[in-house]
Amino acid sequence: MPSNSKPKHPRGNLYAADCPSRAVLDHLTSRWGSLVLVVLLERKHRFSELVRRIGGVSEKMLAQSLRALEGDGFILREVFDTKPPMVEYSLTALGKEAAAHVHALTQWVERNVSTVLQARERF
Amino acid sequence: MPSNSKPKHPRGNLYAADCPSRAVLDHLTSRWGSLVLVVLLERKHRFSELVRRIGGVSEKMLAQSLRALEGDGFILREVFDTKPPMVEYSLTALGKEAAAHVHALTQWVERNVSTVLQARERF
DNA sequence: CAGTATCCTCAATGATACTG
DNA sequence: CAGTATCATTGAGGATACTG
Repeated sequence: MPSNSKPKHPRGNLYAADCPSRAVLDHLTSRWGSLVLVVLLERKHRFSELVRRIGGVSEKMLAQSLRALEGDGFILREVFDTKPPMVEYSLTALGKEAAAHVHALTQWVERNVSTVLQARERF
Repeated sequence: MPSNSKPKHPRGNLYAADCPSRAVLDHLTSRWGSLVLVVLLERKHRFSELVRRIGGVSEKMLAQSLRALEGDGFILREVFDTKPPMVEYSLTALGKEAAAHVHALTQWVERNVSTVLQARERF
């Protein structure tokens, strides 16, 4: 029986303008989203911890990035009914996989930034 | 002699708001830049080939993305004085390293997009 | 072919103030 | 603490026309 049936888990195609994989990649590589993923790869963090660790991020943008990543199933949001209130953000299994790739890229950038700056001077 | 000298190639710090590594990461993960890198990992391409392969990109944004990546030393731009004119874009050694990480991420996204879409429905 | 120049629009981002 | 609401800004991005 040759496979003329459709695959159960169709692969995305980032070259297609209308493929939803575009939005997923955008969330993972967004300005603040990528940094959030890398920080959470280390350990779970509270909202205010994330604000302090990620230099320059506003609460608004952080909350927005967190919700996008939570919606995609990359991040777990746990609310504790204490006072003052506490919310902890951590990576799901899916999020850890994605974050590992993002982390590899961010590490590479941090190691090679001076090489890039030298290239810019010659440009 | 303990190292009280400064490192020759200081490491970037993406958590610092003013670190230039932020801009480098932005170029590599930008909407069109990331797709350009992955396409060029396959082989060198002409400008019009890139336009056709990357669905939805405008000439303006493609040119802008290419210049940013060229400026960072990731892409080599070769102009051939023929008629009609021909310009070929390829990855530098540095660009191949960066693109490999981006490619790993894009591949992961394409393979897992359906899982993400299911997570979104539950959200 | 491989772009650049110009105009235009809107969504992303930031600043500030406020709330449960 | 962990956000939301509102307003203001601006830069990304698209459409169109034009050029070497």
